Amino acid sequence: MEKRNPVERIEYELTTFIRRAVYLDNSEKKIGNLERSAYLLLRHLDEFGPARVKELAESFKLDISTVSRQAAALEAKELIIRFSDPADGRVSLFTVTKLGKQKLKADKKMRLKRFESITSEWSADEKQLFGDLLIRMNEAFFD
Amino acid sequence: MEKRNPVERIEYELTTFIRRAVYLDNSEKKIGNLERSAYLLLRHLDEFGPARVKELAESFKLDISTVSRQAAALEAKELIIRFSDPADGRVSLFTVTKLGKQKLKADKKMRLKRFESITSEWSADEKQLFGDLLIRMNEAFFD
DNA sequence: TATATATAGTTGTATTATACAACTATATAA
DNA sequence: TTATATAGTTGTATAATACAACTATATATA
Repeated sequence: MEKRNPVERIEYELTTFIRRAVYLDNSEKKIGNLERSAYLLLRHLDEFGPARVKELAESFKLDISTVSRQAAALEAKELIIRFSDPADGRVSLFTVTKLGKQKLKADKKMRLKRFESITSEWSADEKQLFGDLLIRMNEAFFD
Repeated sequence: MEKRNPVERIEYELTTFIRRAVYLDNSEKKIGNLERSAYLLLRHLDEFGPARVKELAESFKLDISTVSRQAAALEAKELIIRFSDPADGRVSLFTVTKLGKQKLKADKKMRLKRFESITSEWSADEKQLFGDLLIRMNEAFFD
């Protein structure tokens, strides 16, 4: 690995990261109690406010049928609630319930704790720069 | 997003990255021609030399039955070949074929090109540091 | 040496996440 | 008023995966 050029290393490490992160999300060692899909969905609603299925699907790059089922599952667990868009009868809007907020908060806390521990030896500058670069990478990667 | 602390941003961006990278890998816009699993398997054999199913499974954090099928599929496509371990008749070892090396090389090239383009505006230092931090993160994340 | 146990890998089966297609309900355009 | 477009749901197929049962081989033990 030492001989790689920087971009090769980035590619290598990110590919490895994805494989293992997906594993971790499905293993008993996963962070928190929510499925990754549930976590992302709740987080989106919590951050951006009520959203419809289509909007969520676009954000996650999933088919709306998939998100429709994910949302239905969260609704059944009473983590989100559905209400009709007064301006358009076809649209279902979802919002996070009190319970959903609790669960999200708890999971986020655990995830942050893990990331705090991972980066505990990093300098403030390193953390800052890493975050910046991730944002840039995400923007450039998906357009 | 601007209000987040650095670690929160790292958690946020990495979570987002995984979701979208998984999508990209399955979409028609994916990089290269190999499945992600095939790419990783070929890459491992190419880097570390002949390996058995168990070793690959441990490296990828997959069940050996899963890797056994992945390897069988690559064998059928003649990208890898199987040979018996002379020292242990139970063990199948795999190695990359000439064709496999070609395909791997072609895919790696495309992936690197993409990552080159993503990081084209980054300074050499930034690339270097990003790679270093990813390595550190991967090590700390999965032990 | 003969038998019991452990290991490597394969194959059968169930589950889950996903996409696509068919469908329903509603909205908009002609 | 009818045709078309859109939002979402539900049916169905596929693919990736884990776990369990099994086969073949190796190692340990009586």
